[in-house]
This record gives sequence, C-alpha cells and structure tokens, in this order.
Amino acid sequence: MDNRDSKKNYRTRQQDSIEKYFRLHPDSCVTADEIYIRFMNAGEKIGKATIYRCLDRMVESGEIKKFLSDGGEGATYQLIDGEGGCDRHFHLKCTRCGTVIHMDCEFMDEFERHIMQHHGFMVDNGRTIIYGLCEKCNAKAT
Amino acid sequence: MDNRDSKKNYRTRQQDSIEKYFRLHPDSCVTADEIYIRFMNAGEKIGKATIYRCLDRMVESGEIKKFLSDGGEGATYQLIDGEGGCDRHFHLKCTRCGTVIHMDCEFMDEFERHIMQHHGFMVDNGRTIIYGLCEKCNAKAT
DNA sequence: ATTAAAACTGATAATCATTTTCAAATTGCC
DNA sequence: GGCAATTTGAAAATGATTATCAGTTTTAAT
Repeated sequence: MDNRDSKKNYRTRQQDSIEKYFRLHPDSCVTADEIYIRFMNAGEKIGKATIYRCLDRMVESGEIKKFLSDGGEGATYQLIDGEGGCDRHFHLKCTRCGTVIHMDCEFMDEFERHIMQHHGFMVDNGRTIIYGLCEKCNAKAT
Repeated sequence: MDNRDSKKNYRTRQQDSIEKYFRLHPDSCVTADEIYIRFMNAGEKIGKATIYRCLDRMVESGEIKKFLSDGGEGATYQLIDGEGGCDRHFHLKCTRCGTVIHMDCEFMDEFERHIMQHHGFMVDNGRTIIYGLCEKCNAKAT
C-alpha cells in the first residue's frame, strides 16, 4: 500500500559518523554546516550533500528532529531519544539555550482532549514544538 | 532606554496596499512571492524587496504572523486580528488547509501553569504554534 | 569469494527565498 | 516650497538546500 519506504538503507561510514556525533552530543543543536565544519576540522572528509541526505534520513526515521529558525540561519538538528516514541509527547524547546524537554505526562492527553472537544482540532504532537524558556534561562532572564 | 523604534514610519502606497490585501483576505496564508504575483497581475507595480520589508514591519508590529514551512517553500504570512493581543493565546494551525484558530480560553492558563509547575518551562505563546488538523480536514482525512 | 543490483557519496552546478546595495522617489514637517 | 528622514525598486549578492551524475560502496544472492 505504502511503498515510500520500500528501499532499504545501506549503512555507510558517513552515516555512522553523523549518528555517532549526535549520540556523543545529545543536547547539542547543530546546523548541517556546523557538522560539516566539525568533521572537516577533525580531518574526516565528508560532502555537504551527504550531510543533508543523512540528516534527512535520520529525521525521517525519527532519530533526530529538525528545527526551523526564524532568521535565515539554516535549520538545526537535534537528537531525540526515541524511547517512548516521540509522537506520544510534546517537545518544549528553550529559545535561549536550545534545550529540548520531552513533556510526557497525562496532562498532555487532557490538553489534546480539550482542544479536540472545544476547538475541533486534532493536534499533531510530532510536528508541534512549544517554544519558551527553560527553568535556568527563565531565572536568568528575570 | 529602548531606541529601537526611535525612527518614525512613513506611510506609503505599497505599505497600504499590502495591509489592505491582508484585511480583504483574513484567512489566506500567502508567501511573499504570491503577493508579488497577485499585485503584478492586478497591474499594481511593486518590488519584491519592498514586499519583504513591509511584511517584516507588519510582523514586527504584530499585525501579521510569519509561518515557517518545513520544505523550502518560503515563509507564509497571515493576518492576526489583534483584538485581544496575540500574546495572550495559542494559534492552532491546520497543516492541510492553513486555517489558523485562535485558542483563547481559560484552559490555556491551566496549560501554562501545568508546564511551569511540572516542567519548569515558561511558555511563549507568541512564538508557539500548535500544528494539526482542523475539524473539516480531519473529517476528510479519515 | 564473485557478482550484480541497489543505494550512497561527493564535487559541482543549480535553485530559490531572502537580503543587500544604492540611487532615485516619496513622505512628513518647518 | 524646501529639507531631512525614510522608503522604494532593480539588480546583484547571499546563503541554505537540492539536483546531477559518474564513480564507489553496500547488500544479498549465487
């Protein structure tokens, strides 16, 4: 029925390297270009096109998440630890330090129920990102 | 203290035209390019740079809202009727038809309170957009 | 291990939205 | 009217991302 994912993924050195990078930096939020620079500085050759393609694949598979930026600074990518499946909770992203909090609690269901019942709207958790300030940054901001 | 808005805004034909366009199409969600094409087709001459600049100003003033798109399709802009001040409520945006629902109810406060108390996170309503399907599109989708 | 097909890489070119530049035009104010 | 501040617009520049395509690597099957 759905043959979008009919092709298998071949494991490659570049793919593994990028994946390893994210696993080593679980909280870092990087652009494709930053990855390119880091790899080049580390003496690991990789093409930009490849980076974009790998990132796309990883986003597709739900391993990482893509965040759009308001200015023209290029999208950032960040590891999403998929233990519980990320369609099941919201992501709270700090606009200051980039931290992503996984909001995985019963209240979320209540939230969705309210929006469905009172506003006739079916929330897409995977696509939605709640922006604001995390505890630390909020303390600093005041 | 804050001299960012020290310069006065001159009212111009182009500025008025774009503003009028949004008022006439409160529910339409357009890209800068679409505005350009519409104006050209209507015989109203305008430069693209000007459109971008006007849109930026209107976003700044809170009159319209800028929505980023995941693909490379360019940002879309939509009128935000500022009756109650848009920092006071959430925006629910349908990923199918583009409709924006203003969620302005007591539950929102509860939501913010919960997130603050249980997740230590200070939600920024103005920046946050909840994505999903509106009633009509959700019905069709099933 | 060979092999063939499928998938991936990377250098480069292309695309395309957005920004910058700067001279000319417009606006608001005296 | 006259002047300074601001805006406009055509064209060039920028910059992130995607497409191209020949060559390489991976996988699965023999």
